Amino acid sequence: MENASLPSVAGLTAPVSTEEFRARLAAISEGLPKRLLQCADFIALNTDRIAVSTVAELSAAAGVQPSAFMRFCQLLGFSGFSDMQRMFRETYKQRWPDYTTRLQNLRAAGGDSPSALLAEFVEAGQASLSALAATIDAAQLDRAVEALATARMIHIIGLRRAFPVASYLTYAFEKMKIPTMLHDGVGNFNHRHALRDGDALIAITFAPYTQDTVDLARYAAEAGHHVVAITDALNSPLCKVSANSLLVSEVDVGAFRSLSASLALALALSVAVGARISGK
Amino acid sequence: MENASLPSVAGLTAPVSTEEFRARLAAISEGLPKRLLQCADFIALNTDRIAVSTVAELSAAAGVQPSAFMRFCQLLGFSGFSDMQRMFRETYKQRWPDYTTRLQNLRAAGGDSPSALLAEFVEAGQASLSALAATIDAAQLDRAVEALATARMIHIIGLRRAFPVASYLTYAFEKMKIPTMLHDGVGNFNHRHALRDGDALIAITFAPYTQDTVDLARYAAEAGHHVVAITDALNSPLCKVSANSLLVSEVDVGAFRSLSASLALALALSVAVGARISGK
DNA sequence: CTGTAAATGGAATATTTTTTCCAGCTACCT
DNA sequence: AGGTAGCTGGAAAAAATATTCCATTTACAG
Repeated sequence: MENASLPSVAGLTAPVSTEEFRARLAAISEGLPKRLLQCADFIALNTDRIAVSTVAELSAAAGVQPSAFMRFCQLLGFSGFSDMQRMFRETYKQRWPDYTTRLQNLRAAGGDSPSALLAEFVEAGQASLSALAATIDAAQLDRAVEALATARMIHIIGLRRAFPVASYLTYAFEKMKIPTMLHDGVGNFNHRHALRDGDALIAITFAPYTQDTVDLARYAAEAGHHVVAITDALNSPLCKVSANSLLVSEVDVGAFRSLSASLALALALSVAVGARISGK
Repeated sequence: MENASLPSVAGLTAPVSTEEFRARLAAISEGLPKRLLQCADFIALNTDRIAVSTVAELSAAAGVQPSAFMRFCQLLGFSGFSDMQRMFRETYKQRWPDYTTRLQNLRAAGGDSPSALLAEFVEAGQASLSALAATIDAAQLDRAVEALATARMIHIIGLRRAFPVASYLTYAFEKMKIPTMLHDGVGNFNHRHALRDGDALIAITFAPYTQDTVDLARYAAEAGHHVVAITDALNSPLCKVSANSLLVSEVDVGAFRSLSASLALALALSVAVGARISGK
């Protein structure tokens, strides 16, 4: 039985996915009374807790009474809190079919069996990606895209551990027919003079930083080229050279570090540049 | 108040982390009566559901009575189901600080803004890693490690989109001082004759498959070398050539595909080989 | 100011969920 | 075969949780 007597502001059907939920939340968030606004703000920042908390916990955390929280749920189109929670529990179960479990099984295979190692690296990769999403500086990213999209040609350097990232960027730009040059060090030629007016450079290096990469970045910056740095910390030498740095730190497993986050960033960067160029 | 009257088989303290939980589960799983064994088996495969389900749901899914499930919880050292659930809810809250939310915020920035794209790729990477963990064939992985660890030298080929994976494998082996040769196609030299008795080959290619990679893999297989294939589907030409294939499929965003899972696999493979060589 | 409608807090009630308890059953030992 | 210890199912009691209701407060228009 829908609560027909309530003048439900936001429509009658309840969201059935987290996307719909967020849309609804955004839609009703304007002009809400104080307590309901508190609920909305709190939930916007803690959506994920709904599945595993009680109204009492959530309302306390949001600083309102349970009854206020209740009204909030109804405003969103649910019949009540339980209804809303049901939706989140369902989507949780679907998203984690049995992945967590499977990971644990792999790991259970033992200390450094290949499967256990794989489980470690998968988890590290997940964590790195999460961290990337949580820490990326959107403004820096926008600037990088803008600069690269307007560059005459894009030069890329990344050696040793950063080389896979550099080569992947090169591949992605090539596929989008964007003029690109990878400074890969083959034959130990020095290609710095290939940097012409209007060109930009993407320089990639992680600790322990590669001297050649830093050198080229410094040279390019001093010659007035825009340098986009992809590196791992604010005290990286690249940050001193370039004003446009994208920071990405990978979670390591023992002495080893994957590149999941760096590659996700690289791909996003290249696709954004491609879209920016062809889009307008 | 702990239930002092019950002869708790597994000790008196409740697990406080999922690791401890799993250890405890494994420890008590032998010689359990029928119903409790059903519980154990079901939970081993569905650990993640505990946080978002009721005893009724779980016990029904496991095919036992709620009371049986209750006894099972106590056997694990918890005072009851709620106690156990509490632990899982806590760890859930800690693991997802606000990452989901943050991702949604990035995406909310709009259609193909750089931030939104990044969010897409982060999610795709996460999904790919999950899928890898869920589908990897542990036996094939073990065989690959064994073969590579006993090889005289490891040859690696991966071109175009697979090149970052190939170069990362090369880097990892180099760091562990394992004799390796990357067939990178520089200068279009043909290095197939560098394959000597006792050598092994890692061949990597994803659809659309690269002819040169398939060719080298076929040549190596016919010459009696062990060929480890890293590819994306059972109908890949590499699977016809090599009996030792590791399948990894990446989730794509539009026309673009990241390499998170492939790199995690590559890294696990190389570290496992390194451990296997130096460990014994 | 005053009246009215909306918003709020808190406690009472309803519902769901967990936990206990015990009678009957099963399997095993002697 | 009989006895016993432990296992099992189900239902009843207890606890936790959600939901409703209404008296009071607040905001605002006239």
